[in-house]
Amino acid sequence: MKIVLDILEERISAAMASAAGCDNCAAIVRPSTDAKFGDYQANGVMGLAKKLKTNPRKLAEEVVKNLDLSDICEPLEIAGPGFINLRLKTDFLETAVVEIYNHYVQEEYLGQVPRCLRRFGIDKVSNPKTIVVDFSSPNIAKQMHVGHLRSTIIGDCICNILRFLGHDVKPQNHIGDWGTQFGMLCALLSRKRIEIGKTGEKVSNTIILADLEAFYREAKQLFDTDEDFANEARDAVVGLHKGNQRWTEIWRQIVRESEKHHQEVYRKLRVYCLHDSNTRGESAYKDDLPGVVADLKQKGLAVDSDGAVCVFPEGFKNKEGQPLPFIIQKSDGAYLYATTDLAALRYRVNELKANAIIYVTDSRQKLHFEMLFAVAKKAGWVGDDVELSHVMFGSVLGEDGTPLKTRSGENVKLKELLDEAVERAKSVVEEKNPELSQDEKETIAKAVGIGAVKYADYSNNRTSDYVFSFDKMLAMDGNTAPYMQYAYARIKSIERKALDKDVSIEKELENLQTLNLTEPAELDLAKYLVRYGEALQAAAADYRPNYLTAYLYELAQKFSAFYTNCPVLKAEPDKRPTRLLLCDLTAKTIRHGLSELLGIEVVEQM
RNA sequence: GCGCCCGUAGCUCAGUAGGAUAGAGCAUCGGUUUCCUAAACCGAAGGUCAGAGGUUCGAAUCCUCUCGGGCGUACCA
Repeated sequence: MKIVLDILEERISAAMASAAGCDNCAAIVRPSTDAKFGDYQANGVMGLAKKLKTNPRKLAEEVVKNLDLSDICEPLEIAGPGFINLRLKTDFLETAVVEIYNHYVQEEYLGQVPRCLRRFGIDKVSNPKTIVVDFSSPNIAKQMHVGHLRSTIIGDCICNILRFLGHDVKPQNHIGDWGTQFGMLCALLSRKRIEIGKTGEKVSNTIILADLEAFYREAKQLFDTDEDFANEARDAVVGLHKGNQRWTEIWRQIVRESEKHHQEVYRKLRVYCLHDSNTRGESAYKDDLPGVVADLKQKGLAVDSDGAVCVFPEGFKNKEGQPLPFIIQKSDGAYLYATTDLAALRYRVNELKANAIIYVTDSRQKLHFEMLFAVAKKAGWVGDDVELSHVMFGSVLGEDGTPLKTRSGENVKLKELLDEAVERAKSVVEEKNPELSQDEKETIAKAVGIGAVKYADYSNNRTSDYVFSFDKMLAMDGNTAPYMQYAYARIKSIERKALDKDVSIEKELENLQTLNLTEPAELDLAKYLVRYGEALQAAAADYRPNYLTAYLYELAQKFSAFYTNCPVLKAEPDKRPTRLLLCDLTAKTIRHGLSELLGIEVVEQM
């Protein structure tokens, strides 16, 4: 099934083309700004009239004459300076909603179609692309902290939505697993194993790396105070670069242990698409770096400047107004993230065959990516057919308006943050629903706590900073995870009650061909249910999860209105199937958006 | 200095190619539980879209300037 907005766009655009006698007309169909104008409005006529220098209202009349939407809409109205107002026919809606529902249920019956792949009658894109999404990218030997939250979950959500729409998505976890700091970490680990070995204890990396952060700090401190250690660390760096087996082995162990930690956090966050096969950290490109520099030099793009090797892409200036360098090799010969990013970009275009590469990082790196893209294009490593995007986001702030830190000024550990969210959610559950079993409370607390953190992040415009507040994200009112989860749980409650009352939902909906929509709240909900695809398209087009949360929130609100106004189980026999279906499709849509796309768990009761 | 992002209700924020009378939530005030979960619903009030010009049928949205904030700006990522 095509989404309604697209059908309207297509047909009206065609009518405009024949009325105006030129192609490439855009109807610009949008949801109406006000319900009194109908459900959708076409805004394109006015722009076209301007281009043709004709009267917009007259043109609108011509367009309407050429247009037959009687299968979908009530008679069209021309309003204001030349809007075409569209109102969906109730009988169209009545069959469309059932069709979407049956489509979903069919996939359920056919089995084997995992929930995340159910389509809600939404067509896949006609031109699927291979899209690389670079996100999360934590550092080895450090715990993930709040700074990794946004990249990880926004990236994950973008992957889910793009995949749902039919693209071939290739996540890439570009972990920070290479650099001079790993020399000292290897040296420390080596030393610890020797010490532990002496005492006769069994040497286990898990013990040594139990607290990655402490491990990292200890190495740094030793490096500054212990001459012998500093030398060992330098040896280790050299050894690592040469591929020396001893150091490489130790480094691998550090990487492995760190990955365990990352996976633990990903599991907590319900981020499932990052694993070994798409983790390609900085180390994966280490052998390509000399080639990157050599190639850019050979092309005449890279030049020596103050001892460093730089590319000077056009249009970038430094403080003094001089050309700004993109440094690809330091004066001491070391490479930088610019070099690695170039190597990674080349790999993604050449090996992963990317048509688009999306980098999900904070907005402070904007300049870096602008320069990276400019250099890659100049070098001819990406053609015009490859779309490069920096999907940036703002900072997570504390209540004081500065980037979130602990009282002692350290980064807030992601694991601890999530654990606290679950704890807080637990006490809310305790208070609201004390009669639930301990197990149920745990499950709900996990879903609500983690969901609250993620939902709060998603529901903000990603480009702006936001203030992190447990109280706000765990509030039951407003656009929050608990509100959404509650809406879902209420529907599930109705379905449980139906069983008690011997109402078989399956039977009532089995051969349903159409609905019987009469109440305003029913119509309102039905109209909104058919717009799920629209919301996903909008969210994907700009890589903005908040469009999806906004849709889900409004859906839940419309459901609530329906819920208070329209009894379901007590409804007359001619109304009950309609209402049961509206309930179930709402639940399925919320579950899909929340659980499959945003990675937020739903609960059957709360 | 220059560049980028931003400034929308008391507070936190939406606003999807420039569309009609700018929307939510919180807080405030008022109402709704013999009725499927009140963790809910309904209503009221609240605005010079930072300010000033401009572009046009039409601007929170595009352009110019001013003010205010954040970030970035050569060897960290």
